Amino acid sequence: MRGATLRDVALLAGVSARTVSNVVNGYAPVTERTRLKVERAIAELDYRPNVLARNLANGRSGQIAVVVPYLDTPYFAELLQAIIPRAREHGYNVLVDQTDGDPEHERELVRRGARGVLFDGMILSPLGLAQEDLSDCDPTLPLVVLGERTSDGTFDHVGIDDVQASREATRHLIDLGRRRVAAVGDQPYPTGEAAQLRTRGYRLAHEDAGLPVDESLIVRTPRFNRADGSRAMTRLLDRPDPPDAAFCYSDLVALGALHTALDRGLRVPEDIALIGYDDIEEGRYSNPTISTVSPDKEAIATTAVDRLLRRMTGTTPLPGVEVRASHRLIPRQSTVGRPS
Amino acid sequence: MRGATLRDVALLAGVSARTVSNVVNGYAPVTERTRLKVERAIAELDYRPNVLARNLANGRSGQIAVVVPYLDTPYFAELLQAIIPRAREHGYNVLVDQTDGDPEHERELVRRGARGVLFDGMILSPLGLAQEDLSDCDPTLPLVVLGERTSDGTFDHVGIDDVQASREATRHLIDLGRRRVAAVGDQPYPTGEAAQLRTRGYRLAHEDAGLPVDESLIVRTPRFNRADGSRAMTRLLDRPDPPDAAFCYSDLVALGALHTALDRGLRVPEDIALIGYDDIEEGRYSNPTISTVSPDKEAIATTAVDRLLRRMTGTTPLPGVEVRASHRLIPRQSTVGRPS
DNA sequence: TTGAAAGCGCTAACAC
DNA sequence: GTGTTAGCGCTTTCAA
Repeated sequence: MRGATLRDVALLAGVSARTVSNVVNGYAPVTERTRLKVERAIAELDYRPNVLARNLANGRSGQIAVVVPYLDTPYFAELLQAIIPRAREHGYNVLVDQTDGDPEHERELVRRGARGVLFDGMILSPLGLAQEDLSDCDPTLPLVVLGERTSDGTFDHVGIDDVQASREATRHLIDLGRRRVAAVGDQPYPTGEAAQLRTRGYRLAHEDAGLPVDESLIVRTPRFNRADGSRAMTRLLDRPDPPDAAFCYSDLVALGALHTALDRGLRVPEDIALIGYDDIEEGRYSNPTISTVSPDKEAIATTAVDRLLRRMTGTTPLPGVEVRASHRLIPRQSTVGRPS
Repeated sequence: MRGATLRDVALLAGVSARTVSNVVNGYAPVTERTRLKVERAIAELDYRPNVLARNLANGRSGQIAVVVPYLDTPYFAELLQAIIPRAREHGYNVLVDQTDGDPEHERELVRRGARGVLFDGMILSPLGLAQEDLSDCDPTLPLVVLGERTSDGTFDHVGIDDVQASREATRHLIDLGRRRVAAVGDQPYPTGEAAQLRTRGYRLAHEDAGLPVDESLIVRTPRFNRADGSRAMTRLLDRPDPPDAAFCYSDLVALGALHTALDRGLRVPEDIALIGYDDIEEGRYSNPTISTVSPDKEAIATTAVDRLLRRMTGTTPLPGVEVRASHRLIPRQSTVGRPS
């Protein structure tokens, strides 16, 4: 038995479909009496509007897609956690897609656009996407990109000031007297824009302090996860002249590095100080706790959803804007040590 | 400019809508020549089928909802990470919903059913849902519930054998010579079914070993997160007779407990051994690493999706089945110590 | 304030 | 193998 339709309700209530629709959507004013009749019929038939039909008639799905590289990366999970309620507040459901860092998958999503898929707009946190890939995306797709990027002005960007944040993080280590500060996470290729911004901040901090940069202390990682951090730290510690501090491009990298450093019998921060990036909860419970750059995730989520809504509802195409959310440095045990 | 429609393509190609539809969906056999004509028209008009319309005509959305309490809980994130590719393989998109542990939200989802929403089936990992809540859910909603539960036979359950797994975890601690083993995470109320199964396993392990259970060592936590684990450990350590081991009902609880234990200057596992549950990646990188019960997440994801598909496509209502995925105990440093 | 009816764009039963 | 056409269930313009 299929569910009751609008028509069934109308018949039972002795009114037209139009009226039922009005009652359901609270649109046009309806007589109190009529409303009651209709509501009774709805209750009796256990009527629930068919969203599929409504979508077709409206030409919109009421869904937004949030696309992240990996769902099990805490930073993205925490971000999603913040985005979903914001979207729901505005009556949107969230379709979560993970690309597994597959550039092709990302590319296809932006190229295909919203037409042909089940969402009205998209918030994308790109990983393997170079700037140029974003340029040839369907311009009719309302799109907000997370993370700082050099924009081409067709869509919005929301992120923090990566260069400045990285500069502060590195400076924090230098201020503590460290002189051999490693940078862990560089990605000197087209899809590694975010990483490159952090490397730039790292360099600037050295300039600020009048210190030379030991290029060999800038190490690459293919991704920003624990295993990468662990491997990078192993390589660094195997050197004859290991670093006395490391600015890691994500908290996961820092946690992987921490794991390996402790495993090697080093003391953190005495022998090597570590600072991460993202402020995921895990870093507040590790031993030692991880110093980090904390982006304002709530602000990022709120802004991203707001911008997207504006793009979806707006009739005229908006110019792309760059929004910078705030961030702050949070020193914890991995740099300043434990209170004694 | 709205996108081209099927009709536009048909007109341009000089065929009927029916034929275009056939070409697009690869249904009925189409002459090579006709296909080419149609494909050319499609390319020229940059035609993309309108999913909304297709959904209405088909009566299905091609989406399944996966509902978890918290997205930023690593266990759920990892599970989702496994579920999404499985769903996609079968042509389904995944709509992720987080309930924030709000029982009302969960209840409404199951009661409302698939009619009136944008998904064809649902995989639910309930938190604040008592057994009875599931009983009065819309029977037309294809539903698979994650986590072990006493089923009422109307839908499928996929989980591991919690009692047995907990028994093994506790036994592991007892085998190591611990005699004051705490259980951290009990929830002795209707919505705490999962927790209660673990407590049962904990008791059984004591019975097996002929040991008495010190009821005061069974401590409750409202949720299974780091903060709860930390608080619980604080309480346990404040006792005059603290435990020498703890079976934690999740890895997060164990990690929170670990944090506090180390903070207090205890040695783990020498002074207190800890074992968790879920085998999240974080536990493989903590210091010390966390022993745990590892559920076969891939199997859970695959089974859940398979069962759901069967329910969605099947015409006759299937009886609910209980599926037990496998699990194994993984001893790590938090119980057996570091290799010296 | 309410009714009648024309779509929204696609699918598929039914003819040819 | 291809065309015709009637829905899918809701929204909404236009009249009344």
